[in-house]
Amino acid sequence: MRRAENLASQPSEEDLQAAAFLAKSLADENRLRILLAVSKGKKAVSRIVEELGISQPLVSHHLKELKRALLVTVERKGPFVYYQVADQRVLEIIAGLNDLAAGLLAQRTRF
Amino acid sequence: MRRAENLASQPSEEDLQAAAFLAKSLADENRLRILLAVSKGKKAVSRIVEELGISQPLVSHHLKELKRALLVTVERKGPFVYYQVADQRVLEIIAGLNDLAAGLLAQRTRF
DNA sequence: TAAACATATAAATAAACCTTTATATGTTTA
DNA sequence: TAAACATATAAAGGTTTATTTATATGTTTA
Repeated sequence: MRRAENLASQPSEEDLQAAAFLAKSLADENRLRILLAVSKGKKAVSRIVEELGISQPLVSHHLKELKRALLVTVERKGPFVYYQVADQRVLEIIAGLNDLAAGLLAQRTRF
Repeated sequence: MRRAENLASQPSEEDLQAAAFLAKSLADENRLRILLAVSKGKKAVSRIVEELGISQPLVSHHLKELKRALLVTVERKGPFVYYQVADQRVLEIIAGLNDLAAGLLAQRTRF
């Protein structure tokens, strides 16, 4: 019996539109860094800005994109706006991408 | 002890470049369909073209992209060129994207 | 209310990308 | 060798996207 974490339905050859859309959201290094930054709890925009060294308008822009993809949730508290990862599964996917990239490069350079 | 399939190193806040690059390769519905088409063994370009109903130059173009990302391997046999998925892990990632998309939408419409 | 601060939005630019149409390259067969 | 077939490449068009700079909106504090 498979464990719950591994439950992954074989995608039918259609409706890959949503998967492609999500992949597009992950297809930017800055967005990945932002996702990891807000993966362990709420974090204000200014905090992300200083931690990552990305300009404030650019962080806001990418957060808007991540929100559009439903990958982050937003919460306003006074003048601060806190963002956090909406579903932890995205972190496993990012880790998977990272591992796969390393594996592919290892195979590549092995010949 | 974690099972091998779940071995996924926590990505460090840097070097997410490779992961972003891979995500970009998955950020197109046609490429996802092509990947699934060549996931169970070698398949010639013409076969992919007729199975998916995508034009031959477009299939060739996307295959070139997938090859650049090391996601498929190529093998020539006479006039035919066979492609297949280079690493099965990409299928788990696609399945994960699919599941996550479904989950996010379910949460979304639940409120 | 004015100043200071946090965040969002807009405009503009340049680069990247998907797709189509047309053509080239390479391989087999008649 | 010419024709037919399989695949790749090139050029072109239109759209999307990442980033910067400038400014607007919204909230707190003096």
